[in-house]
Amino acid sequence: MTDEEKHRRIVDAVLSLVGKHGVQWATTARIAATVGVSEPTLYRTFRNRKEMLLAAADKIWEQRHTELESFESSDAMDFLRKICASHTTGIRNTRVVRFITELAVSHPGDGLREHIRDLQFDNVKRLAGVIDQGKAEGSIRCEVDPWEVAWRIQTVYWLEAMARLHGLEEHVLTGFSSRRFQAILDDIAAQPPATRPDGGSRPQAAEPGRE
Amino acid sequence: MTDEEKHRRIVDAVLSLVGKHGVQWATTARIAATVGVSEPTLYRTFRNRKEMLLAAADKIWEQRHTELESFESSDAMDFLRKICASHTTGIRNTRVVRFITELAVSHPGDGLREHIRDLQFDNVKRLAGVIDQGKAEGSIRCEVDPWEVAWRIQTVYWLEAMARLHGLEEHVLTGFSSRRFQAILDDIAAQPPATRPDGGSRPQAAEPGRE
Amino acid sequence: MTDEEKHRRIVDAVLSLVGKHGVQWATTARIAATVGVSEPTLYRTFRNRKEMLLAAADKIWEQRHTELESFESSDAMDFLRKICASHTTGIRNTRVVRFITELAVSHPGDGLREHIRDLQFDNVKRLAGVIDQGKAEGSIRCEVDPWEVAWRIQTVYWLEAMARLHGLEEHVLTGFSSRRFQAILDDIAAQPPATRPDGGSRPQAAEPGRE
Amino acid sequence: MTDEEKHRRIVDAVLSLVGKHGVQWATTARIAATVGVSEPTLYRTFRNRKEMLLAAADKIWEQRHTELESFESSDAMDFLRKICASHTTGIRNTRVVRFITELAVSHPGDGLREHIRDLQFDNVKRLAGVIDQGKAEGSIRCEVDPWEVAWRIQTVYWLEAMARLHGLEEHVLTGFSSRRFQAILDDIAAQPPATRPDGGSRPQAAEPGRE
DNA sequence: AATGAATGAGCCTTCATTCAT
DNA sequence: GATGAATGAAGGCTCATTCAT
Repeated sequence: MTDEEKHRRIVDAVLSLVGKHGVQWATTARIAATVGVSEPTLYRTFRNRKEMLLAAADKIWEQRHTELESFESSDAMDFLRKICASHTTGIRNTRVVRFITELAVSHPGDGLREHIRDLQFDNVKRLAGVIDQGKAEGSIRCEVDPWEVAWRIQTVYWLEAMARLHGLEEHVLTGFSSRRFQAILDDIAAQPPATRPDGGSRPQAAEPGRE
Repeated sequence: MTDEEKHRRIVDAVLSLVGKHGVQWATTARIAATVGVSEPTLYRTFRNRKEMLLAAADKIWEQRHTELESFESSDAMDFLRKICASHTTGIRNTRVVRFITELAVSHPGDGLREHIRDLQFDNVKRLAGVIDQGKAEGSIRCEVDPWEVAWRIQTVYWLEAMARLHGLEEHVLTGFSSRRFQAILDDIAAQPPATRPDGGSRPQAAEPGRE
Repeated sequence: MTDEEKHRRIVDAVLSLVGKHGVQWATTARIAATVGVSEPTLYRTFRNRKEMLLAAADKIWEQRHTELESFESSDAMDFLRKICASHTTGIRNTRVVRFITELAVSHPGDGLREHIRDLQFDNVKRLAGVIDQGKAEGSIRCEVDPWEVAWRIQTVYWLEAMARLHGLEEHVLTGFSSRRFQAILDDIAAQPPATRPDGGSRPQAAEPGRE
Repeated sequence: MTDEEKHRRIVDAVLSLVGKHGVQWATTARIAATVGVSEPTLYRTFRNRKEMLLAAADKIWEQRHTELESFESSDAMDFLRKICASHTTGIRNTRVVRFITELAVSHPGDGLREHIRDLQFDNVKRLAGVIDQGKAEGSIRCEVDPWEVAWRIQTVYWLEAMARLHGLEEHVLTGFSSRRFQAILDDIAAQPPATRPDGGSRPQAAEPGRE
């Protein structure tokens, strides 16, 4: 078994355990048991538990990037629409959210928190770049502030994260978060829909978040 | 010392410790030391550590309710504006956010997670009630969906929570979250600002989140 | 059982274990087993293993001081003679030597080494004080350098320590170390023995160190 | 690569590691890494870690012998003077001392301790032989007891060992140990210095060990 | 002959919880 | 009613050694 394979199996074990019961649940003993090796064996691939957690964090982040980069789009606006279309399924399980959040919650100073923050910020930066590109292309309105919009998109991700985390999926993820995303797209699109005198979520309000 | 008093002192100790270094930091030994009693004494008031954490979560929530109820407002819209004005300072420290989030993250099945979820949902429900009331009063546009808006407001809270949690305050909390809140108010107010043909955050974009 | 009693029993266990197989042998598990308690119980009396080792070091040092202070002597020279008379039995077992030495050997930076060094230096300082006093009293020759002699005495202790440590007792401790001590006394005594044209160990050479 | 070569490289690695941070630092993993082979390979040359340590101890001892034998001397007294002249720089670093001492301290019954003892005793025996030879040559006084003096010399080595080990170099090694060695030479030389009515270290006392 | 891979045993330490007093 | 005392279980991690290849 190659080194990468070992790396992968450990990271998967970590993600599986964290997904089940949180970061605290991912003890070295359990990781080893999940992988099917003894504890010391883990330390042949990773220097310590923190490295395993960081590697797991990186993995889910990479998966996200891979997914985004798989979108073939004609222009930036099209790209964002595809993100919108996929995003609800993007954070498919609670695993990712809890993982990111727990790491962020972990005692500051361990470096874990800072690592996660950087990943998040990079994501927003990338989104801002896409929007800038859209403005250059003309698919996005020129007076739009790229960072403002990028953070709005990030906010939708966080919204979904928190909803899943708290077990509020049925209230938030069945339509609401998609409508939020759509509202952002409407705000920035170069050709706004003809008949939308006021923005917001009203047009979809026929399907309320609850009841 | 009455039972309530004991309860209160333990809960305060928990909140203080969690505020310092997270839920993990609030060990029974430290709680006891903070209160100034022996560890076994804690178990006279609470069945186990989980109960102490739950009680602390409840206390935080009650404080929030008390704060909201202290706002004297002429109508629902006014009430929401006051929330808006206060909210940035409301979650002034990371304590509340981290506490709620860490609890949500903890082992599901313990009941902690479900408890937190119920608290969050109650909050949204209450907001929806306020909006309904605003519609009845005429301060809020009649076609607004109360639940949709309530969730939007909750989203701003989560936005702030995540920002603080991840250490992204400078990017998110310096203007951005306020603008998000204001956009909601603009969307639902019965007397929309005269010149706003399209919604969203664009008018404030002169003060970008970054740069 | 009082706190002091617990302290004492743990320290005794440490000394016993170190005496048997060295500092490395004195693991927390074995200390606990020797005392007859569980491992965590040790941590109610000491903060960590290092503290236990330090306490043990202090104890043997105190025992030494107590022994020395028990000597009732007419003057400084008499005091030194009593030390000489008792010193062979003073370091009665290998325990003390090995303990001191192993601690000194332990990785520097732990503080253990420095602690031991200070104890050793204090001992020499005390001896130098005694010699100074002897000079004032007139029982010790006035041109003697107190520190030089103090270190010579300390050297005899170290000699015995090393002999025991290396299992060379039969060669060193049966007469040799006593003669060394006596030579020091002869060198510093105010009334040198009448017929000793040259110092050193020669007069006792009839009883060789070996054979 | 020949077997001897492998042996040598492993021993060198052990000595290097022990010199850095003590015997404990010389783990099999680190030895292998230092040599540049895998851990199991070590076990082709040595049965276990203990054997490696023993071999390293032997090497140190041989180096010392080689050094001593390199002294070209006209007679035994001259030889001892050269030892005296070189000894302060001889044990220049703590490596040898700590190594020997740590081994002596290690679990008795493993054979390590006995091995070290034999090495030490051989050293004294050799010194006694030198003195015997000196007596035959006439460079050393005939009434001198060879073993007594040999142990005195060994004592100076131990003195230096302990001083370095405890971090007391400044007090002991700056003059004091040299004066001790010189005193021995004075005591045994066939032509004692004209004006020395009483032996000992007094004449040098003008340069005290401290102050 | 060399090693990649693996691990049993052990290390020091922490924590929530119990129980006799 | 309060607590001093104690601990089982578990935590992350290291090490000397073995074995199939």
